[in-house]
Amino acid sequence: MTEPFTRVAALPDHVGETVTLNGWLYNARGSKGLRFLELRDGSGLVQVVVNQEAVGEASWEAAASLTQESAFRVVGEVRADERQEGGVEVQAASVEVLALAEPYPITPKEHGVEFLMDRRHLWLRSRRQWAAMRVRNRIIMAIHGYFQGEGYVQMDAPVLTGNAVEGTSTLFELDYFDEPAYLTQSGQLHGEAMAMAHGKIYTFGPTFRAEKSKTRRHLTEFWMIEPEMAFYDLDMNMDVAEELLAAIVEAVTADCQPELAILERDVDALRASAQTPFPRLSYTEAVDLLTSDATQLMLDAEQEGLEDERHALEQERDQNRQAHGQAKKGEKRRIDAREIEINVRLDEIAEGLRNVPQWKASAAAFEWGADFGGSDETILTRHYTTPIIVHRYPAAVKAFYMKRDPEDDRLALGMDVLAPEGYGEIIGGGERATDLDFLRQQVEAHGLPESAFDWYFDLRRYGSVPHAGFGLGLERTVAWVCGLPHVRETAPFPRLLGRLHP
RNA sequence: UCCUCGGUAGCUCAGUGGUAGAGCGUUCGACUGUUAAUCGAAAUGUCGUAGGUUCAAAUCCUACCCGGGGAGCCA
Repeated sequence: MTEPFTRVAALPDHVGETVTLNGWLYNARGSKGLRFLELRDGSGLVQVVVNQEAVGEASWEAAASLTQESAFRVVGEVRADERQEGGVEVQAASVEVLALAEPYPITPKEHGVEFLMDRRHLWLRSRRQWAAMRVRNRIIMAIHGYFQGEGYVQMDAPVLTGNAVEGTSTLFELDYFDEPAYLTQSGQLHGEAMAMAHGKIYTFGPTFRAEKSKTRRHLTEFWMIEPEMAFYDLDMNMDVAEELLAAIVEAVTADCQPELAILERDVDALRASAQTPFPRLSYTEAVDLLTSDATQLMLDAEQEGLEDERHALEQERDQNRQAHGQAKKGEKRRIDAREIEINVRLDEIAEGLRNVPQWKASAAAFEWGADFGGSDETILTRHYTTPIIVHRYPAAVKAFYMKRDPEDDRLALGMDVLAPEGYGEIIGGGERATDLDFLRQQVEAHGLPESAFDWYFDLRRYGSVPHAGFGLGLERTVAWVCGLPHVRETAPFPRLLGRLHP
């Protein structure tokens, strides 16, 4: 529709024209007779220049009265200006206050995690959070674009279920008219039913895990994309996962340059991630790599690097502290800010130095048959620059519905995609078991109630065919693409252990 | 559940037994091109809570509360 005002993002197309802008004050600077207002309207940021001599008394006082996050309207001329980030600024003809804001808690300075999470509803307005949500949006569109282009049908799995797919300890249970029900952990079983109706489908919806995990990779509520394809085997499944991730990275690097710049994402490293094919290691090969001399050498090098960095930082901090006494005010401020930076990094290094020896020991002692821990996955990915695919895990560590490897009965035809740069598992999936008797045995062996799976067994009774699929964790993918250290910044209102508000 | 780090001004943090500190933010003042503007001045504290040791505790000890990171589990 046609709007009666202009969006900041569209300003480069209106140079020389007079426009009306509606927005909020992101920050302000000024001197006598001249004020610079940073206007934020959701589509971007632009600097509005208010010259006392060029506007009326009312506009000048309106501009002077604006507090951070006050809503205001500006009418002014768009001018090209090389000094500005978007290449334009607006010379105000009039400024009108729409709503003065009370003192705003989130200043353009640094804040702690708890403080910001308690104000997530306001934090969303900040630049980095804004950029991350824009990238999330682009990723979502890229996922739909890929699947729709390949002929998949998007279908929704139920959120409320009676089935526990992978154990009951991590389910949110609720009362469904006097019957126990659960929030879904995965749409996969229903996805298989839908694939038998439509051939290729994907679900895109929320999933819930009541895991008491407090780590940078876990949410209790997260969005999962689960394609399921009839007549696909494990190799075809891996092809889909690889193409999907490459399409996501391609879309974001093509369309989200400004957002990635705000996030200070290393775009070259991200582009390298899109290079297909991704290395594919069997579980057995991955175990060999994990227990190899190459892994030990890599970790030794990492430890030395951390120790060198710690030494250099400690020297710098001592020198800064000596200089602090005679420093001028501005210099003191710089030294204080640097001290905080150094302390944060030293804490990270200390944690790394505690971790690396444990990682070394656990990697060297790893025995075939166990599942990979978080550190093992990190070590595997550090050997590569792109995501890697690990396939054919021991059946004992995988879900009951996985098909066995016909060449080795100990193995399941499962696969995980591990993202580079320490982001870890973003995809898990595999080829599904097709044989009814085998599935019955598996349900019993896993101690699951057979009655709850009767409808699922129907899929094997009525035209069972080879099929495969996987689940992609949206928030982990966003974290990786944005280079964010924690999944809590990848969802508008993340739900974590101990975090239900706002 | 376990391990580990932390809680000091509105915010981010220094301060490790001897008078409670800095920067930012806020308020006031200066400044016509600033980019987290700059410069000057002012106000701002239950040092997480409760006990204990001591002439003296933000600092040492104990318990508890809250938060960060990690293990297990997983996307």
